Formats: sequence, C-alpha cells, structure tokens
Amino acid sequence: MSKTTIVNFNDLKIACENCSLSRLCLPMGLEQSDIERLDQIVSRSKPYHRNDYLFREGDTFKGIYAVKTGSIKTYVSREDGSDQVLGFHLPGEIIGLDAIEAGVHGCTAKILETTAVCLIPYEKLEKLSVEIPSLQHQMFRLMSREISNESNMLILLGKKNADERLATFLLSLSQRYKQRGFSSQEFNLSMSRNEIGNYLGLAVETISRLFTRFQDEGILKVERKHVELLDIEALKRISSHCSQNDSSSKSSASI
Amino acid sequence: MSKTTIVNFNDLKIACENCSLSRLCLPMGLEQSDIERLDQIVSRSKPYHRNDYLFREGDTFKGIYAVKTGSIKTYVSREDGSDQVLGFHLPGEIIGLDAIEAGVHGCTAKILETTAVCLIPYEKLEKLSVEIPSLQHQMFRLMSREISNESNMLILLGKKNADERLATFLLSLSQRYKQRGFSSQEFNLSMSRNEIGNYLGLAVETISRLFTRFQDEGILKVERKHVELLDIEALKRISSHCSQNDSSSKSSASI
DNA sequence: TCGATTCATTGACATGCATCAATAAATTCG
DNA sequence: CGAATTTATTGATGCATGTCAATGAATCGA
Repeated sequence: MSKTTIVNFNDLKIACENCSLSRLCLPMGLEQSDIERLDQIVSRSKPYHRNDYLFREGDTFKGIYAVKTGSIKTYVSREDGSDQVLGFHLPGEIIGLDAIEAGVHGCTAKILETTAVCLIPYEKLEKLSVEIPSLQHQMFRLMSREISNESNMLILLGKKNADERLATFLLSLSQRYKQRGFSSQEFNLSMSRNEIGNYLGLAVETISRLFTRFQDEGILKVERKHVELLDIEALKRISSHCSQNDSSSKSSASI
Repeated sequence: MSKTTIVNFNDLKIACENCSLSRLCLPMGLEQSDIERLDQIVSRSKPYHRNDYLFREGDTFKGIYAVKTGSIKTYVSREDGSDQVLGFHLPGEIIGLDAIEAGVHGCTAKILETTAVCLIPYEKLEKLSVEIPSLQHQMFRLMSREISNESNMLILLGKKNADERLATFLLSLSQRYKQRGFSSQEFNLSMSRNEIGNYLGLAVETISRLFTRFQDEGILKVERKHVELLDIEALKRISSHCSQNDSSSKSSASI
C-alpha cells in the first residue's frame, strides 16, 4: 500500500542544509550555523497522497509548512458550499502563514499529488527568530513577499479577461518550475481544469475552450495534464494584454 | 490655506501610549514599557492633503506607515496605464508591509482626505523586534492578518456578483468604522465611485446603479459621499448571497 | 464668481463569459 | 475487467455587466 521507496525516503530525510530547495525556502540567506539550528526544529513528514488534507479550515495552527516535493492547493469553503481556490503550492513554497494571527487555519490545504512537506512548529520558530535575527529578517521577507504577491491576483481577477488570466497563470507556473530547475516550457498540471477555473474566477468550460484555442493558435500544445508552451512571448503579450498581434495579423478589434 | 488647527496639531503629537488607536495599531498587545520604546522610533508626519502621495511605486522603502487620521488608497499602475486599487486604509491600519522584501514600494499610496500618519522606520523596527519579542510577535500577527485578509478579496473578485461585492464593501467599511468608535450605520465615503468600482472590479456605472437600487429597496440612503445603512441585515444577506428576500418581498429573480 | 473640469447618474446597447446540455474520454473501484 | 464516476470537451443560449453617450451636479482654479 505504501508508496514509500528507499529513494524518496532518503529525500525526506535531507536536512535543510543539504536540501536543494533551501535557496527558495525558509533557510534562504541564512548562514550555515543558523540553518542547522533551524533544521533542528523542523519535522519532515511521511508522504501525503492525492486528496489527503494537510490541514483543514478550523484546524488548530501548529506551524507553517514548506512543500518539499509534490503540490498542494489551498482553498476556502463558502457558506453556500462552493469553494474558492486560493493558490497552488510548489516545492519550496511556504503555506500556513495566514493562520498565525487567528491560531486556526482559515483555509484547507489539500494534496494534489504525492507530496512531502516540512513542518516548522510556529512557537519554536518564533522563539528561534528572536535568537537569530537573520531568521526573523527572513520571516519578514517571506511574509512581505506573500503580501506583495496579492496585488497580482487582484489585477488578474479585477481587470484581466479570460485569455489574460489563463496566460498569466501558465506563465506563473512556467516561471516557478524554471526557478526549481524544471523545464519552463513543458510541465504537467497537477490540478484539474475545474481547479484552474475556480482559481482564476472562470468556468471550467472557459478554461477548456481557451486551451483548445491557444492550441489552435499554436501558442501551446496540451494533452490532458501535459502542457507544452510553444510561444512564451505570445503568452506574455496576452497576459499583459498588449495587442496580441503576432507580426502577421491585425487584432480581432480591427474587423 | 492650511487646515491645521491647534486641535489636530495636538493629535499629531500624541505618543503611541496615549493614542486612541493603539489597540488596533502596531502597539496592540505590547506592555507599556515596550510601547514607549516603540514610540521612540516612530516619527509623526505633518498632515498630508488630498491627492498627495505618501509614497509611489518604485520609491525606496523607508518604513511602514500607520494611518492616524484620514484615509489613503493604495493602487498599482498597469502597463496600459490603467490602475488597480488595492485597498482603502483607515486610521489604525498599517501600509507598506508589502515593500519589505523588495526594498521598494510596489504600489502607490495616495491621500484621499487630510491625513496624518506615523512612520515606523523599518531597519529600526527590525532591530527593536529582536530586542522586544512581543513586538516581533505583533509584527508576525499583523502580517499574518494581512495575508489572511487576502482570501476575502479573492472570494469577492472570484465568486461574487456586483450586488454582493458592493454589499461586502459597505459592510467592511461599516465594521471598520465601528471598531474605530464611529457610527457603523452612517459615514462618509472618502473615495469616489470610480475608485470603489476599480477596487471591486466593476464599472463606475454599475456602482452608481447599485447605490440607486439599494436606495430604492430601502437598504440604504446615499447622498453623494454620505451613506446611511438602513438595513444592515439585508446587506449581510446580500453579501453572502443568502436568498436576499426580506420577509416581505420576493427577490427580483422571481418576477 | 464664472468657466472648466471632474464626478455621478441614467439609458441604450453590446458582449464576454456563464450556464445548460450532450457526449466523450479517462479514471476509479468492486 | 467492466460499470460507475469523474473530468474534459464542445455547442447553443442567456444574462450580468461593460461600454458608449448624454446630461446634470459638484468641485476646482484663476
């Protein structure tokens, strides 16, 4: 039943100082000796599997999680039973920072594909941050980044049309995979069309149609979960709604 | 020309420990002695006036600001020249936390009405946070709250219709005014219809029509900038799109 | 104080995307 | 393996909200 193998069990044991993600993750910018101290409060999880919950809305907040491998979606449930996807989280990304104030999680974190995480218990982290100023500094930076990222989502949801939203989303994934040493041109979507649509404030059908159209236009190739971005420049143009003209054709507005 | 009077000049000089906003603001939960230390790094501004900039996108980040009186909007400019309003900030609220990581402001803060702020220089604040664990704690809480508030905006922009958006917005103002000791039923909007629409991802005309309709339905009274909420329960029902029926009438959908 | 500008309101009309529906393809599970 | 379920695709249609336009009200600036 267990999918644990010797290989990924070894992965899980890696200390922060040896972790390939340390450059993106909480230890970013810390000195070796400080990383070692941080490492001692971190606990590494056994793998979670698709549809497991890392935590659920209302759960007591124990600490923040760093994604090690795999991917996770966070979402909030609404009174009427519908959900709003808040984000998709890749290796090196931290989740749970929103729960510090309330002491309980305000969203649910659900596993999209087999995933390992590190738990950094919050009380210990806070104590350590007093002792290690550069850790406090790093926490402030991390939280600040999360806050400043918000404006991109507000622009996306407040101003962008469907084409721009999907293009922006794909470019974000592409760029994040690149940072993590994966291909920026080709990757697998660990989330469904439904989840993408939910996240982007669009209907599933719209996502589906857009994938089809982008493919017809030669911007990408999509086969189920697998996406290949054929024309990243075009996607960039679309995402910031510069006139999406390729050198060749006038935009649809001119007809 | 200057609107400064003896009264508000005195207001400006108030130390954190005597400030009526300390309960909402950065000093929240700090001990007297710690507040005094915080107080020593805070600098109080002279009043800013409508359309002044507190800071602009790209400005070097000096520190975070606490609104003391008045109100401020923050927004980002897009490549095509349009703006996205990120928020409206009332007394006791902190702005600038998003700039910690980048070291430059990623948004512009523009004064909506005569406003005084406190500047908390960031380097000093960070140093002090190492010395005063409860200040560090408070900073983490503050940033966490900002992060968790994001989900409300994502729900609003991702899932809510125009009625729900405006109702949610008015209730948010109402509740924030209440916390600050003002009436929750009656207040002045310091922002234009345009700015409300921009913030909520709606056209000005839609905002205007909604105000008219809400007024016709007896939910509120609006006269230019002045708003009186006559039926807060109805607004709550609308904002979470429970069937918006008052006991009396069927919703418009039933005709 | 008056003209210019900005802001708000209202109506007519257009459209982007949601919704509904049908089907197909993939995945799950007994 | 085959039935049941979930997920994805595609088409037809409708509606909420945007856009355009006209007017009036308020505010600003000289």
